[in-house]
Amino acid sequence: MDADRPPASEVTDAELAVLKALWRRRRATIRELTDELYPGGGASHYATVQKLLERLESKGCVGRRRHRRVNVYRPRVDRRTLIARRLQATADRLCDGSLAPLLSHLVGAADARQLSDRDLAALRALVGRLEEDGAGGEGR
Amino acid sequence: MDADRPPASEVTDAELAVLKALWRRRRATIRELTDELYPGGGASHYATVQKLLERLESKGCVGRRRHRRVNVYRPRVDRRTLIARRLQATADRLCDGSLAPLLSHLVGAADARQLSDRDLAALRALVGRLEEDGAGGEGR
DNA sequence: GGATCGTAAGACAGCCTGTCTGAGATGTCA
DNA sequence: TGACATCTCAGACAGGCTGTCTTACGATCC
Repeated sequence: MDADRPPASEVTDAELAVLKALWRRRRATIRELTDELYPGGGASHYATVQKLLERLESKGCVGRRRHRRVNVYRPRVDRRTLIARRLQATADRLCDGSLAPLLSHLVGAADARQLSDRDLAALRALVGRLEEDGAGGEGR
Repeated sequence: MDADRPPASEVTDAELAVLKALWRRRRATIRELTDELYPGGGASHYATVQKLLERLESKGCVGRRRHRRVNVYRPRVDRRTLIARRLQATADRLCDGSLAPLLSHLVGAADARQLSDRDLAALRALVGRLEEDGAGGEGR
């Protein structure tokens, strides 16, 4: 019983640009996206966006609904989901599926002050939660 | 004298298999790698490994030295470097370059006990350090 | 009825990836 | 010396992916 998660072959750069625009607006037509991504673009740019959306749809990243004869697209995955997929893919490729080495590296990067103050605050909050869990039972 | 780090276009699957074999042995000839990766493989597999090594070299991932007329290859990047590159690439694509969201996700995945005790300890230590530093200001 | 806008299907070139071929240099051994 | 094996180097090649673009067609509106 897999929650049909097609291995989601990576989202490409151009596709990602469309998806990001869709994240900003929560829904949009091809026309709206074309106007945003290719200001002053013509029919061919329109078709490009159309094709990218078609591929995003086949990857399960966007959905569409007809509204007055026009397709209205909306995202079906959010940024965090894409991050999670990519991190897991990285772990699978490089660490036999374990996420720990990735975390280990990021902790090192934090040392090198690659994190903003805001990032650090978020991290402190997360670790605070983690410490509570750690102190509590480890039943689950 | 630019530390010309070519953005290191991603290492592909087949290339990674060669690189992993090179990580295990610390150096190896094409012949040795071919025997390991394509047991009983013929001349064409030999050439495949050779081509993959050539591309890895152009990506700065392996180096070679002639030893008695034969090229001996050795890795020039380790697993952690590749992890770092990939995490940064993910951050660039999805998080405007910030590593924090990645860390955030991993910490979330962490209390699913994917982390070793050592990782947790490192994380706590990091936070401890951050709390100390946090009070004082830093250069940037 | 014609202009305008949207959909749908697919053609296309360029790149990447993995595989493979061939030519040439060098070393070994009978 | 000459046959043979082994290695290097250069490059061909097909298949897939990516981004772009063309065309055909249907609906809508004045």
